[in-house]
Amino acid sequence: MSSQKIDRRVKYTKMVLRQSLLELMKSSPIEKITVKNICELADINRGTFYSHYSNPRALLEQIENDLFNDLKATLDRYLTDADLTSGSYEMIIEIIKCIEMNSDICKIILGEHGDHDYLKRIVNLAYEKFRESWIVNMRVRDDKLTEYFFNFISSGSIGVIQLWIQSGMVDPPEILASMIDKINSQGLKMFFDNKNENVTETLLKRENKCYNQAD
Amino acid sequence: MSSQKIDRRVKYTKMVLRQSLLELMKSSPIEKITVKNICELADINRGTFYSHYSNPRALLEQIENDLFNDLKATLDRYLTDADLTSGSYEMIIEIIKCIEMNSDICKIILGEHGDHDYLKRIVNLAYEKFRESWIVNMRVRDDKLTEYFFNFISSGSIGVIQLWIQSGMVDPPEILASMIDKINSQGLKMFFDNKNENVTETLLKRENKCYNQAD
DNA sequence: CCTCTTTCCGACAACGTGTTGATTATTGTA
DNA sequence: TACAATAATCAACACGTTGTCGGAAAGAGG
Repeated sequence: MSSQKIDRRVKYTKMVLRQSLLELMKSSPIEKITVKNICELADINRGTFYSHYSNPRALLEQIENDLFNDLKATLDRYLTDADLTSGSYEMIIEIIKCIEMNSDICKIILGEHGDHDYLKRIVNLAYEKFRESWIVNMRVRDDKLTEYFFNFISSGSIGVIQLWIQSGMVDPPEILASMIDKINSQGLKMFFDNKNENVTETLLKRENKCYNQAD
Repeated sequence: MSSQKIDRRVKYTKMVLRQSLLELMKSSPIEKITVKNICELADINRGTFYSHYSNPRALLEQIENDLFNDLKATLDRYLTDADLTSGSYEMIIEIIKCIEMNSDICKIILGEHGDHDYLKRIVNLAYEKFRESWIVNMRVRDDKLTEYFFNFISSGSIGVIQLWIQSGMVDPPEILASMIDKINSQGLKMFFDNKNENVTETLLKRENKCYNQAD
């Protein structure tokens, strides 16, 4: 209803501004891109830019949020409880396929000059669900060690996905997914069996020591 | 010999400029820090800045390189072949202790507004040695899967160390080291035993497919 | 004490920013 | 088709940062 009444001129302006920013981001980071740069490439008056966005970063955030919502919607369709308790395999595949489908934008946004924390946002979107599910269903402890462990897994996954993107997205997603999934499940076994109590105890002792220290 | 003849004035100027930049980086990223900002805080004439550095980034790189060389020197003292074949535990401890010793600078450089790739440089410095050692001594394959695996491990380690820094460097380094080390060794077993031939084969098949594709 | 070096100071043109008001062009609709 | 509303254009503005001068002042080191 309401979204149909958008003026064609506005639609066009926003479109070329987006395209131009993405084009510029292929060769330089967002910090070095000026409003003037974007407008010259888009052949849009500089004043017109300011009537839509306050600065280049705001424009980028618009693009990122739109893509993020797309990915989120697709993920939500696949993230059932069954998948969560069985393993991360399906989900990793799904995330990677989402990225593959939007490869033109993703190569830029998640690439060399892209936002370093953006992929983190996407992957953590998934891992937060995982974490909750595991803590409830598998009676995993919700302590500092667990936090470190989840951080390791998600950071590792992000790194691998980034490498995959940087090498042109040609390798099959199954390879990444199977590797991440194996480290996931192996890691879980490794960290939350009864042989590791001592590690947590050491952690707690050190913490108490810190609290008790003077100054 | 030659390094002793540095003018006291130069020494002072560089020192206050460094301190000022680091102070400013506590509250804002390097991109938003101007030469004027630094010089006003340092109470140094703006022109004088340009006679030492070309821009704020160049000053930051100086600071980073100096610290990097310190860390590298310390690491080299501990990185013997014995350590490399036995495991990553000692080395992780050593890296973390290095960071702890320079915590004032590291908290800023490796922290929220710091260089995201800098910690990567440090950790990879170590992992490259590891990789070589493993490939030679343990007859690990040097293929794409291995590259992905090493990337997972180093990214994961970086993530954990970052979390440790962000939460104030209070947790004992042993916790991190033991976790990273376990995932390391478990992961190695998992990936390079004879049960995983099929994964590599799949990867190779896909690659050939890509090369053969017409476009 | 004297010379050499560094820093300071004021000035400069160049550039991007964000905003303004007046003008022109395009749109959706009556 | 004609009209009113809306959007884009254009020129101009004050402002702040940049990088670079040449000359004056201050400090270093021998």
